[in-house]
Amino acid sequence: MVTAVTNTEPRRRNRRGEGGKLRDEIIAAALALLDEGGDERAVTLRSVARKAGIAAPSIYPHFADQPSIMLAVVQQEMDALTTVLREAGDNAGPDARARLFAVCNAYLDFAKLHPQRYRIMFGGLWTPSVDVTSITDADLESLGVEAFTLLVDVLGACVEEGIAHGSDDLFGDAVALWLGLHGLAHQRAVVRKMPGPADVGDRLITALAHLK
Amino acid sequence: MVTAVTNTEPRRRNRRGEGGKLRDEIIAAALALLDEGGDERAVTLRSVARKAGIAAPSIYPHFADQPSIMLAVVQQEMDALTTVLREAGDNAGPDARARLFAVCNAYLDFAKLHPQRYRIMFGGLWTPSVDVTSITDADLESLGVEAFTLLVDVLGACVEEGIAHGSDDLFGDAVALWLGLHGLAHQRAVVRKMPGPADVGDRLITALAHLK
DNA sequence: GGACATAAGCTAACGCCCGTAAGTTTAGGA
DNA sequence: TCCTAAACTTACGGGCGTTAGCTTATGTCC
Repeated sequence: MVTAVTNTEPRRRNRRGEGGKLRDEIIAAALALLDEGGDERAVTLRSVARKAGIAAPSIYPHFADQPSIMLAVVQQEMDALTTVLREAGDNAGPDARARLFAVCNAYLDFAKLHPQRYRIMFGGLWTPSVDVTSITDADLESLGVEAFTLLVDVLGACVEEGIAHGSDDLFGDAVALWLGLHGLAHQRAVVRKMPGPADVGDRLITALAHLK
Repeated sequence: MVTAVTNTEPRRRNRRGEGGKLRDEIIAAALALLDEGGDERAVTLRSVARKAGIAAPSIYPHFADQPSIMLAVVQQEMDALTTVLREAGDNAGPDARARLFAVCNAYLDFAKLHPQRYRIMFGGLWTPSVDVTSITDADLESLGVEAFTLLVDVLGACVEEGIAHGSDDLFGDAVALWLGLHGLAHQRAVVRKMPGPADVGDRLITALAHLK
């Protein structure tokens, strides 16, 4: 267990007007703890403060409570995921089928590369209960929409090009596709080793996108 | 928050030779806490003891530590799930397609009915880390196999009857099907309300089982 | 039917980490 | 110089897991 970072140099105080920088450092510290510890329970208010090299109460000017830190981490990583997916789609060229696979595989790769992050993003554990006033329902509902929209788009392109058997409900089809991806991504993020064939991802995509 | 059960009647001690009964009561208490609290973090060694109406140290003769309690709960619920799936299949009659849908929907219903239980069964959070000596890898790997075998069987029956396009890899197909079910089940167990069409479950089953 | 061995469970206590409140220090900039 | 943003120190109360040792009821055997 490597908890003691203990910067010998205590930490340079931010300049006036740059106090907000600490906010990002706190998020980064929480993310680092998550990646190392492999468990969201390792991310406590105090452990984050230790990791960031600050005193625990110094967090309060930036975050109302620990769940708020988690929300910030999740929001940041959702944006990162969106960027990854967008870039994967853009780099895949014009072919709709290739773009679909690129986006879906980028999604799966993200989960494989950052299992702990994926778990807090979609595992639904960091919301302690209904009674956390610092986090609104709107915060939660708006979380994945941008990334999901990307998926809807690439799937829609496949339908339009006649590559995929689209039903009349593109949104529903995209939900089903995402659920399949999520099932695999989540399971990989949870267990040490997934049984099953190596190409199970491609199988899911092919089946759920109704590719011809 | 209703934590105080506080049996006014403190609790009748078990008769000689029936000390093992407490083990089941502890599991039941943990399960109750899980269902009520909606969060596995509510299931601590002490809270379980309170719920069961015993002193905290009285757990130790029955369980090595808190993760062991969780493992027992998960094992019990896996058995319960297996039973549910088996009964659903048996009650569905001889038609292979009907049996497949019955088993799959029973799976989804279980998750919908007991979201918290589903989360600890498949959410992978209750294993604190690699260093829990009281739980072996064999414990973890053997967990879902029986229920999964049921799924393999009903899917295989569909292939044999020519209802489904089976590949040469039945196991792999079953894994893919389960991953889709799991994605939906897990998501339902995590978020308050799932967007998407109501029949998304049937869509997943139809697509992933390659039904004709 | 009373002694007594022992299974079943309890009380007390230790040390740890947690979240958070109150008041204080320090350094950047006008 | 001195204001004040930025961050610190100290401290409180509480929950946790776990250890050590004690109590009490139950079934047995004389």
